[in-house]
Amino acid sequence: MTFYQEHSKVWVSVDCIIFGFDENKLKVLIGKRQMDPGRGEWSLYGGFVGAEESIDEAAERTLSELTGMKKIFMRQVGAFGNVDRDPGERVISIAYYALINVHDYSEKLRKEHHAEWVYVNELPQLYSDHNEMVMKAWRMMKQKMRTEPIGFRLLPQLFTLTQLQRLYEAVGGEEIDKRNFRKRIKDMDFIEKTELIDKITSKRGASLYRFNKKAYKEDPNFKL
Amino acid sequence: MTFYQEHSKVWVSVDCIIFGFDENKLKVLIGKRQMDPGRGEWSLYGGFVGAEESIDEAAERTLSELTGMKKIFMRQVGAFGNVDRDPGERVISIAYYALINVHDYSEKLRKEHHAEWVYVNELPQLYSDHNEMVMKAWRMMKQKMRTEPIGFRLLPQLFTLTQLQRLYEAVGGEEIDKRNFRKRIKDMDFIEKTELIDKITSKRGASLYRFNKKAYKEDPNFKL
DNA sequence: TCAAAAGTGTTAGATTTACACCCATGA
DNA sequence: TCATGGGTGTAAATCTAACACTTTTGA
Repeated sequence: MTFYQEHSKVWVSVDCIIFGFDENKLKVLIGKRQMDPGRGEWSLYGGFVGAEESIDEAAERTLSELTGMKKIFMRQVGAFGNVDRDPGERVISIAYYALINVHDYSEKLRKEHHAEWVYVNELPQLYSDHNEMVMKAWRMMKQKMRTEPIGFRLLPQLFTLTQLQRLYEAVGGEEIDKRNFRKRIKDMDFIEKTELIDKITSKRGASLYRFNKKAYKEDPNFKL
Repeated sequence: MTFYQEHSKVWVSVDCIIFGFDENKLKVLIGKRQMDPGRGEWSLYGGFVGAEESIDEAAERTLSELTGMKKIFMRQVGAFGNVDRDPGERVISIAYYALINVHDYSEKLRKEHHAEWVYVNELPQLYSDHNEMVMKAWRMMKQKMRTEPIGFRLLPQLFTLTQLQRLYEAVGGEEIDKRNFRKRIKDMDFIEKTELIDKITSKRGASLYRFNKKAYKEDPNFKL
C-alpha cells in the first residue's frame, strides 16, 4: 500500500479490431468517433478498462456492447503506449482482434452504432495509432491461421470449399492453387463434408462442409 | 478533457524477462522481491510506467537500471491485466522479453541488484503471474528465432558453430543434427567464418564465426 | 448451348531427414 | 595413445508446387 503511491496512474483502454469476411474479402469494423478529441475521424471501437474488470473482460464487454454477441473469438494483439498516442490525455491501450461471421451481426445494431465494414486493404486513415493496431492484428491473425483452424469463426457454420479457399486467400493475401488446397483439406478429418449442397453461388451446386471442433481437439493436425 | 474523467485510472508497470545463454542452457534473470507485497518471493524485474515515458521507454529504462546496458534487444510479450494479479493494488503489467549476452552483464551490478540467473526449465515459483509471463515470452522468442536471426544477441560476438547449435537446441528444446545444422548455416552468407580459432573448449580448436548484421539486412534469408 | 463454378491426379523439383567416420590436439 | 570435440557428404523420403480438363446445370 506504500510504494504504489509514488507512481502515477494512467487511463487504460481496449481497442477492438473486429474482422469479418464478406464478398471474398477481409473486412474490419470501424466507426466515426462520436466524441472529442478526434470527433468524426474513423476509429476502432474501444472502451476504458474499469476498476473491477480484467483487460480481457473489458474487451469482451466492448465487443458485446457493439455486436450483441457473446463468446466471440478474441486474442490480444498487444499494448500501445506512446505518451502522445491519444491527443487528449495519456491513455495506454491494449488492442484485441476478434473474428465474427458478418452475417451473425445484426444490421440494426450495426447501424445504431454507426459501424461500417471496410476492406482491410482499403483502410482509410484512422484515429491515433489505430492503423498500426489493425496491421499488427492482421499479421498476427495471418500467422495464427497457419497453425490453428481459427478461420471458421469468419464463416457460416456450413461453407463450401471455395469459400474456405477464398478466406485463406483473403487473409494470406495471395492466391492458392485449388487442387493443392483441396488436397490439404481432405487430410483434415475435422473438416467434414455434409450431405447438403449449396446451390446459391453455383449452378452445379457445391458440397457444404462443417468444422468439427471436437474432432479437431482429438486430433489437432493442422497445417496450411 | 471531459469523458476521460468518468473512468478510473490504474497503475501500469512493465516486467522484463531477461534471457541469457550459458552452460548450453537458456537462463532467465530473476530476483527476490525487496518490497511488500510479496517480499522475498522470486520475481521478474519490473517498474512502473512514468507519466512522461512510453511503455517501451519504461522497459528500456528498467533494463538499463538493472544491467547498465543500453540498446538491449527487446520485444513486447503482451499485457497482463487480471484484476487480482497484483496482491497489493490493481496493476496492469506489460511484459517484455530481452536478450543479452550473459558475459556482458557485470557481475558486480548483478550482485548489487541481488539478481540471479536460473535455468528457464527449472524455474521456481514466481511472484504473481510472472511464471505465465516467462512461458509466453519463451514461446514468442522461440517462434521469432525460427524466422529471424535474433539469437546472436545471446552469444558473444565471436562464437563457434557448436555454441550456435547448442543455443538453438536450448531455445527449441530439442536436439539438432550437427551436419544438417551446419549445412543450413553455410547457406547463410551473413554468418561469417573468421580466421580466428577457439582453443578453449576443444583441443583441436574450432573456427569462430560472427554475425554480419549488414549482410543480413541486404539479403535476409533466414530459416531454421 | 454456353457460361460459370465444382471437382479431380500426376509429376518434377525442392526440402528435409537420417546417418558414420576421420581429424587434430592436449593431456 | 587416447579421449574430446571439430569437421564433412550422400541417399531416401517427404513435401511442395505446377499444371488442365470434365462435369453439372441454370439462364
